[in-house]
Amino acid sequence: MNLKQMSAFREVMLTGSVSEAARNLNRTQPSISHMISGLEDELGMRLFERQRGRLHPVPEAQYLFKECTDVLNRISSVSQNMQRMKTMESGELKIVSMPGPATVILPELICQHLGTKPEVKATLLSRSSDAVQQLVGSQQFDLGIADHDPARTIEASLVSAETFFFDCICAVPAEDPLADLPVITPAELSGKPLATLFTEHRSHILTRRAFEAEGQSLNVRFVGQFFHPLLTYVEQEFACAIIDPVTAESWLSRAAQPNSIVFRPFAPAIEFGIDLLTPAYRPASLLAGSFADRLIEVFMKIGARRMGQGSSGEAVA
Amino acid sequence: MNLKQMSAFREVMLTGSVSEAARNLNRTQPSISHMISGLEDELGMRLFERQRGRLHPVPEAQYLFKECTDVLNRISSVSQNMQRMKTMESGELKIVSMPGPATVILPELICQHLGTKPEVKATLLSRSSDAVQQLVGSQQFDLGIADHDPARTIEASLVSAETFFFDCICAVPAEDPLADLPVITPAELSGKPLATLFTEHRSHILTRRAFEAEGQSLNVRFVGQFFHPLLTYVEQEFACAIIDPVTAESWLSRAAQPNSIVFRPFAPAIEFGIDLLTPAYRPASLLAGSFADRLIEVFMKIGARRMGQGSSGEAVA
DNA sequence: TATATTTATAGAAAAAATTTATGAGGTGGT
DNA sequence: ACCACCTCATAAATTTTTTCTATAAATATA
Repeated sequence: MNLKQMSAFREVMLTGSVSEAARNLNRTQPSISHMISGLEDELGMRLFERQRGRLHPVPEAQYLFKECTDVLNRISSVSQNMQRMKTMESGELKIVSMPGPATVILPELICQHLGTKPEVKATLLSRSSDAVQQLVGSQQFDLGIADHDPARTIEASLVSAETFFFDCICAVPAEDPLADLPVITPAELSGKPLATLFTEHRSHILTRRAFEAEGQSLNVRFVGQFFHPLLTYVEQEFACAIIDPVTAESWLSRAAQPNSIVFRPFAPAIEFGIDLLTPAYRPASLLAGSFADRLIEVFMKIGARRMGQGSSGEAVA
Repeated sequence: MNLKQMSAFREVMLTGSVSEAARNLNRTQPSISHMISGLEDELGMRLFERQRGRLHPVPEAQYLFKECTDVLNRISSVSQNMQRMKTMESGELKIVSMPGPATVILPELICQHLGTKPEVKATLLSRSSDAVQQLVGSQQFDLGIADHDPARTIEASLVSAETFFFDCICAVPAEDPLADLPVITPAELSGKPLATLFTEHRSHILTRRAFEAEGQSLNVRFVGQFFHPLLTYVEQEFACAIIDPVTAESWLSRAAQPNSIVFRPFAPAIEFGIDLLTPAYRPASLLAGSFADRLIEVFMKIGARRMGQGSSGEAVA
């Protein structure tokens, strides 16, 4: 049994005539006739009684007709669905991220990306960077976003990573005199209250190291788990903060009073890396691929330096 | 899309290799390779990423795989069913029934029916009511007899059902004073030992409800799986029983001492339904059709109320 | 009866599937 | 580094399947 036979058979059942079926299917009558007799031979039974030049379906043909109809409909809907997946009008986008980007910037990007595609579903999970790698490695997610930590070894056999390096920038209250400086250094911040991440975080360590290298005093007044909340302390003029530019960008685009904080370059450079993880050996879905492109575009606009790593450099390209 | 492409694709997904798929399908590797690329061209998208000489399915391929698997399975079962339907024609009467009627009444009727046709074979299987529907639906049997259970949904696409409703009757020992009454009610049976089916059975539930409604005490002394054995308790004067009239009829026609039990109407009516199932789309063979007629005749004689249901009312007519 | 219909069949032509032969690329062992 | 042995893709030749043309037989219709 093949689809040609099945659709010929269906058409004959619908029209009650080989000739009519042939016209509807843009074939010649002998072609359809041949299909039907081929099907009959294959099944080893008559599907139609030939009476006075006409075809009359036997009872068993009714059963076959229903099945053929179902199968053919199913296949045509599969084709349609594949087309929609191709144009990304359908499908699923599964992302797992560390908590920072998961709160604002990723939901925002996902909304932009899915804008006019009601059929597309999106999943965004917020997990620790270690868990992100684990989940992407288990092939359950299309894309993972994690803190880059040189201490963490990428399981290259399971995920591909591409790292984007940023230089952290300094957030100061707009009213603060520091806001007038083009670049901010430990000397300017010496003794001033700062808001930073917890002491184990790489950005905290690098900040402390920078202050120590220049012999300046580091006054950590506020400690948080993510960058974003630190900006509230800055906004309220309680502290300055050295944060990553991705968070700064999302704050600028979202805050009620974007003018209340100014962002200035910080020297020496405090490098902050974000890993984009994709499942190894499992090509990105079209949807995930173009989403990664969009995310990378945002990163590059903010001034990221790109650096492939893991099993394959162009995995997220 | 055609079936060759689909089964090639399925095999590649299953084996993860074009070469292996080719071996399994008894084709050469280039043949499968060609099928896959043809499918990709047709859909206008890659189904596999070619990395290091291997194929890695894109996520969209997973969807296609599931659909292909379903469709191919469906088609192969259609072929099988057509083969079965073919052999079911003519010379064989295939019946599957719930255990009750299968023990006495059906064999009896089959004997009557085949009386003068030595070349006709008969199969009678005894299965649970659920299994009966399944087997008739798979087009392997001409006729199914099952308990009617309003909770069970008839797969109208696969079987047609006609239901016959009976009012249960009360079996009492001939020597029992109750035997003189024209109608028996819960009041008369209050506290008297009864033999019934297991507590989950619809007839048991309805009996219990009738007793409760009249505030009479129900004393179930014997429990069985089928109606017929219950009559032994009645015959031995250990209990009364509320049973279906079909079983009563077959007992009357078969028992060594039919006078040892008398059957009386029971009030309030306890309804008991039997489904006659026939394969949909396959009108019964002459043999099966006339057998069903004979069975229906017996049912009507016993006082059945007929009620069509399922996909086509006159399916068993 | 003459004229459309219908379906079936034979043979030629076209299309599709399959095979053989081959090449390019990757893996693993020595 | 080299070799044997994998992988998949491609091209050309071959086989199989499908479709077409032409035609015949049967039936319905005017």
